[in-house]
Amino acid sequence: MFDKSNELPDWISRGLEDLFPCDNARDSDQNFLKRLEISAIEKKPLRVKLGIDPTGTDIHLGHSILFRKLRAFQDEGHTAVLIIGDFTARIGDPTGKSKTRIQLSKDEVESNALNYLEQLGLGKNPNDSLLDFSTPGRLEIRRNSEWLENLNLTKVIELLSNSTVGQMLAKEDFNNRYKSGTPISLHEFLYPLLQGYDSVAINSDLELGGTDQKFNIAMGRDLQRAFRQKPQFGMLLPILVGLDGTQKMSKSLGNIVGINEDSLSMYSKLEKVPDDLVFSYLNLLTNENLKELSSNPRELQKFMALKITSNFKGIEAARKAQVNSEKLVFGTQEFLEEIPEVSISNVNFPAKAFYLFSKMKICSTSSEARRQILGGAVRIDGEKIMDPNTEFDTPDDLIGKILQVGKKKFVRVSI
RNA sequence: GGGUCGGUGCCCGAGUGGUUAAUGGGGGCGGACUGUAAAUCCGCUGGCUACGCCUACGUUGGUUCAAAUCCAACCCGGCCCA
Repeated sequence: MFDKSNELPDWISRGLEDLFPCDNARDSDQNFLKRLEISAIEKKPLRVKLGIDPTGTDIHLGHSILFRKLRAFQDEGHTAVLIIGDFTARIGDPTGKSKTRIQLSKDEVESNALNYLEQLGLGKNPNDSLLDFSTPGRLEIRRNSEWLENLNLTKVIELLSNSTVGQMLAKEDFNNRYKSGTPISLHEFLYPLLQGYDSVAINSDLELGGTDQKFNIAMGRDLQRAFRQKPQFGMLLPILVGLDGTQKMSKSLGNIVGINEDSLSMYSKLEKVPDDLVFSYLNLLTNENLKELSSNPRELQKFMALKITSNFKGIEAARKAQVNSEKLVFGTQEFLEEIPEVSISNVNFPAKAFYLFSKMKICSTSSEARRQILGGAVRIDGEKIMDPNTEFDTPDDLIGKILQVGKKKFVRVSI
């Protein structure tokens, strides 16, 4: 964790991994506190940049760390400048090579972006959302196509001349890929430069990012200097470890908690996070006092799950989720009101069990349903069925009953 | 552009004419166990109203009774050389 934080206020230092540059000099290019001070004196809020990539559409807890920090700045009166990387998204991130590179159309990017903003709280009361969309002067939303689309080659070459191949190859992920013989497309070298140029375009004072963004943020600083701007500061926040306890939280790794998930699934995922993650989740995703925590690991997990869930869903929903989750764990499913209802109307009768479970969308495929049944995971109203070919002649015997797969998936049959 | 090696299921990686839906590992999912989990043990891991049918080993064609395995062209990548 950041070790020079003793002088920084808590709302800044909490969860901070790095703040750079960090000199004792009383120079507002080198010392962030000094920059803050000047901003206060001149009554000019800082412009705090955060870039988002409108490719994936689900915001998860990992992203939320950055938004929480951004929000903290908003609440202190500064201006959040949210940059939607619509231009870069349209070109397509080539990182996952052998896969067909996804080229997003303008429309797709726009709808992703809108979806993103809604998740962040567009149109919602600031108290119920990640960002404050409504207080005047606290948020600026920009699309980088605004300035990148019309960059001409002259300008591009000028940008390129600010960096060297050596610098690029020194960057950790490029370096790893280079060494391991994984392809690096030339235009990938352009990414850090374009991102850096975003900082110039919006005249950023501070950029937030995950620790993997250090290079790109530093590039912004260099470019700003080249364009005679006051260089921005970089504030790095940790990459959240995912539910598996080892890898970073990311959708492709399937270890995420999405902020759009319902409270029960959010809570139940969180309450079984590996023990040694619990503290960092509390640190990064809540404002709880970390000095007064229970020493019982199970209690701590539940506490953390409750707090985080209530951050997103409200305390009431979180409490309910906790109660329901306990019932799940102990196998008592009397919380009938909570079970989602699924209509049986598109099932043709007579229906065999495996067909029923796939048609009701509890299992993703009929083969999957078959396997689950054979594996002893399937119950109807608490009664285990073992034969995938069990036949139901009419929907009447099923309506109102509870179909269960495994310990977590329940569905109540409706007409 | 030339040489060379290679592209296999979610990932890694065997297989080089025929019980091959394709060994093994990872991951995932289920079951047992437990403080939920982890660890451990066991099972499953292409699709389909299914004891059968369909689709799969970069792409497209070809040779064969038969191909992921042989041939050709093409596409994509690594390395070496220019």
